[in-house]
Amino acid sequence: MGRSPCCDKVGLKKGPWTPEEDQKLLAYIEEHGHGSWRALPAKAGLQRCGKSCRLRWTNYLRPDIKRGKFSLQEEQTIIQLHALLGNRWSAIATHLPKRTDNEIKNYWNTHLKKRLAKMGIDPVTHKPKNDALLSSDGQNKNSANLSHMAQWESARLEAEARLVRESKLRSHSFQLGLIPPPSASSSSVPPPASASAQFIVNKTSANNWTGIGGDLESPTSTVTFSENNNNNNSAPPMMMSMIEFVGSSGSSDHQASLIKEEGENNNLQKDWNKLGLENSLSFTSSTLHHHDMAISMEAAAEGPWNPDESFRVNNSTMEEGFTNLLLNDSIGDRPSLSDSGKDSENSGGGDGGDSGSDYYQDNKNYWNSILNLVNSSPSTSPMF
DNA sequence: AATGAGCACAACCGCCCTTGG
DNA sequence: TCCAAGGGCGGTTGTGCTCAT
Repeated sequence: MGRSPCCDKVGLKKGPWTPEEDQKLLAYIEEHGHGSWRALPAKAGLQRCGKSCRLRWTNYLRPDIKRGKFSLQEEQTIIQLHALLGNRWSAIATHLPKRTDNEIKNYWNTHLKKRLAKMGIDPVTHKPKNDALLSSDGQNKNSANLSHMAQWESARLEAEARLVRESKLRSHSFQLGLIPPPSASSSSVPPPASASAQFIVNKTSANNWTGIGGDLESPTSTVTFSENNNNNNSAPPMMMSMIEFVGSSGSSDHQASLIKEEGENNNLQKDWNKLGLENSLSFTSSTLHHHDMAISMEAAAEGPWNPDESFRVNNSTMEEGFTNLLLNDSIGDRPSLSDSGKDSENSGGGDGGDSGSDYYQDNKNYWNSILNLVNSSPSTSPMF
């Protein structure tokens, strides 16, 4: 479309940043904030284009960036979120505190993608590569359900990512003294986060939010423990790690009021409106219904989904599924190639007698673990 | 020791979306 | 409503390092 370049490239330096340049950029931003990126290089005395400065800052110099090896938990998160979101690195990054989208993308491309491929799992679809052979009507139906789930979660994550961005902006404005800090009375208002809309926010969690300027990590997707679960009343928190969703599909009023109650965050509602979720309740409802189906795997026996009933996901499935095969592979240095065949078989690629149901089961576990992850993810917002 | 392949990661490029005039 | 600027995002490239030969 012939957009003019973000800056005049003549005379501007490219390539690796020197420590001196880093220092200049850091010092300038610490003192003035970044303001307009385009104007920044001149003000900071850098022979760089504004975009380059922005990238250097966001991907490397920002103080809240964690560098170094990815933990197993982080690997798991990336794999699972990638299965759900695809190459939407920024959305994935919102669930990995202190990691940048660029870092995650690089790590995926250089490590995880290869590992998946090595194990005979298509890194794009996250299914065994011989999956095509397994297709049957039932499985296609299930795939459709999973696709709906993914769409819904994807939309939710988009909203969440946007809110994270907003909170970043707000935080930054505060740090520059542009907006007053939250008052003591309002500090119990949680940061804008989809958790407010999607989950019953644990009041304690909400109140524990330290606010901008305190602990910069803000919980967004807050897990609450089911109090009326008959079987788990006496279970310790870890054992009763059930994620409780709000049955928001019953009415838009329900959702709207929930948003008001939990955070009075009109922006959040706007986001949902923008995403067309509030006004497409049939979509939401049916998708949640599928969601529930996929989790309970009672695909054929469902009645009308009860909007009053929160549905719950058991976290134990986190231990299962393809992802853990991958992770185990990485932990134990198991011979992945030879095992991959086995794993693939066990995961549904095999030609055993009930491979179809195995596949079904593993698929269920896999997606359940993904959904668990997404819904229970701390999703801290890297402020700034 | 030299060298080439493979790997890891920082940085760049170009497209797209948002925003404000 | 249109348009341009700013910024975000995902894909790709460049560069330096490690290791095997």
